[in-house]
Amino acid sequence: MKNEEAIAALGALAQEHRLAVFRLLVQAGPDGKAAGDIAAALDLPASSLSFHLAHLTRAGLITQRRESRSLIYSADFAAMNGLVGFLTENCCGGASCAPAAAPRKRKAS
Amino acid sequence: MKNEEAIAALGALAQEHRLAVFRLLVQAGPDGKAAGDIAAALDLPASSLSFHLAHLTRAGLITQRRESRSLIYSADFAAMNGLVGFLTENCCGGASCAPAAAPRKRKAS
DNA sequence: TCTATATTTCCAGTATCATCGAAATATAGA
DNA sequence: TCTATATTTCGATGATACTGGAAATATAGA
Repeated sequence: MKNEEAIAALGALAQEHRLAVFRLLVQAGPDGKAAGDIAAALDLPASSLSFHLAHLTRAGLITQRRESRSLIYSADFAAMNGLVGFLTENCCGGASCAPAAAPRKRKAS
Repeated sequence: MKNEEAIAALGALAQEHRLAVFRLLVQAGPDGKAAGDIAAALDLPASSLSFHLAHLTRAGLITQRRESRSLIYSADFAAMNGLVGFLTENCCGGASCAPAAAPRKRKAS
């Protein structure tokens, strides 16, 4: 992942509604969710949601496919993992310092 | 990690110079780096860097300690891991779908 | 106290972003 | 073709962010 891609992805996620959309899609898995369903789940006006979906798509974090009259969005898991890897890259100069990217561990405080 | 914390962290990282600072500190490890050294490494004016360091600190991503005349900044690795966990939380509804947060694997395309 | 070093705060100018109603577009079925 | 559903584009407004020089603050040593 290149710097600019990472900035685009982080910028896309750094917004209340977009972060909620992305997390919803991450949890929904590869099947994704229709725009209308997302709007209903998050209680967002259609035009606002559309703006945010476009933003996330431009950033490469989600993808779109049409299914009849609905547009289905799903998280791009490769992009997600790429971003995570980018942030933790060469952590502590390569020396294993800490669980660089621990798969959820119930908030190790 | 709460929603607002994640948004603050993502927003802090969604900027060219701040992302560079954070990655530099991640790679520097717990010893951290003095503000002046960071400015030199990234070729940034002191006032701009100070602005970005304050932003990252406010977001909880880095910490500050004084050492004589220098202020040493270091990455907060717990916060970093918390953010990563937050993004990948309940990925695919809990079903193991993909390496949710694979420790760097040389960009599995 | 005086001087040098390290860093931050202040400020103004410019640019970018979020919001959401209304209108436009795309698809489907009768 | 006509109507209904699903979603996007347009547009104006208000808010927030980045930049970097100059001045202020903090620490150290002689």
